[in-house]
Amino acid sequence: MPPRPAPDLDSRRDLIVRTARHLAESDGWSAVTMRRLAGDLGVTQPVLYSAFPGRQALLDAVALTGFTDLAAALGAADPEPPARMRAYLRFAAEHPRLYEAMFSLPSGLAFAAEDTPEPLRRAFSGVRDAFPDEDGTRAEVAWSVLHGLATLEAGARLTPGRAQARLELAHRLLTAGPST
Amino acid sequence: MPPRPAPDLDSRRDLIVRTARHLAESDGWSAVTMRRLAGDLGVTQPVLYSAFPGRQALLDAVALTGFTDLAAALGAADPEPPARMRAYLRFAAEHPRLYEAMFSLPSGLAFAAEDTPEPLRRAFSGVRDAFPDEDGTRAEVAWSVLHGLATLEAGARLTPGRAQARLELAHRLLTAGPST
DNA sequence: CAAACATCCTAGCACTGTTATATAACGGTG
DNA sequence: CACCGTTATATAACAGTGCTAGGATGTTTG
Repeated sequence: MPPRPAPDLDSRRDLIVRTARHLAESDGWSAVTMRRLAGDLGVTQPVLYSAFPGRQALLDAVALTGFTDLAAALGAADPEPPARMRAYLRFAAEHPRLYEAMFSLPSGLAFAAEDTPEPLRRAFSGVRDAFPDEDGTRAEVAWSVLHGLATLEAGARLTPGRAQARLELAHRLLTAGPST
Repeated sequence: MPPRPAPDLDSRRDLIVRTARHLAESDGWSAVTMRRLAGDLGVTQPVLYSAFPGRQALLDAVALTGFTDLAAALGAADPEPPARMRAYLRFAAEHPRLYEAMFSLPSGLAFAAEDTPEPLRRAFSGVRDAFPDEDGTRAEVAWSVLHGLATLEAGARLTPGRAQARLELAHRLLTAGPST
């Protein structure tokens, strides 16, 4: 059996990440084991370790692609607050496991630090641009609302069917007075 | 070796939950294994299964005590919004792992459903009472802000040192106009 | 052609949650 | 007092986890 013609590392990493993401979205993160993942890819576990140092690094890589996609989704939306907010919540609702990897699962991704990866910065910019203010406090609060709504709704902890009303109220509050 | 004089089930469950909570708060949830937990308690693993059907049920029980405590912390605070908000965020900051079990970890706890446990209801009431409105939309948004701030701050994803400013802004926005 | 290299798979380690089995102590009955 | 069943415990095992060393296979280079 000839060993398959090793593709370069980047595209291999990409394939692994995509498969992991797909597997998580369909069966949950607990189903994303190295063995299962390797099986779905048609290889054995050690191959995964030649692409990533361990499972955590793989999850971080998946989360990173999530931030890239989120940044893209926000960037594609109208810069007006309501559109951006809708885009954020839609992204979280459409990719619940991915969003989980980005925010809920233990992660080694630095954030408000110097070595914050570019995608994270861009994703936050997508929120900040819609809620500009002098020092970024408003943007951080806006992000908190969105994140809170996204996670609580994902956990079925808010009244279903009132999502629209919550979004409208949140928008109204955030864009009401110029603060201070 | 005489078997110790089995305490009744409730107090035994309570002891296990307290130990698990303590262990998580000091070493993280990944360190809370059935073996380690049993070791800390001076018993063997199967004993834990006589008190809880499995690890998940144990974590749920821990989370439940968290909601009880959160409800108490909110109830003990001034009913005025800023005090309640401060109490909520302080609770999350002082018990990060517990808060994690309550909201971030996979959980079997029903919420916006019929069989929502009492402590969960009471905890949410602690937020709702500070932000009353006709249908509860405002309370849900308020809760989302608080939860978003709590988790993003716990993950070091917001600028440190601006927590006070964020809280003040969030309060101002939530109590600004009577909405609609 | 032969040596060196890269890649992969097999097999295994230490650990996890969970469960079946066996042992020891207690409480009540003859 | 002797017996027995219940109960609570510990021992040991199972399947599955993340991860890693060693050997076998193919490809490429001297």
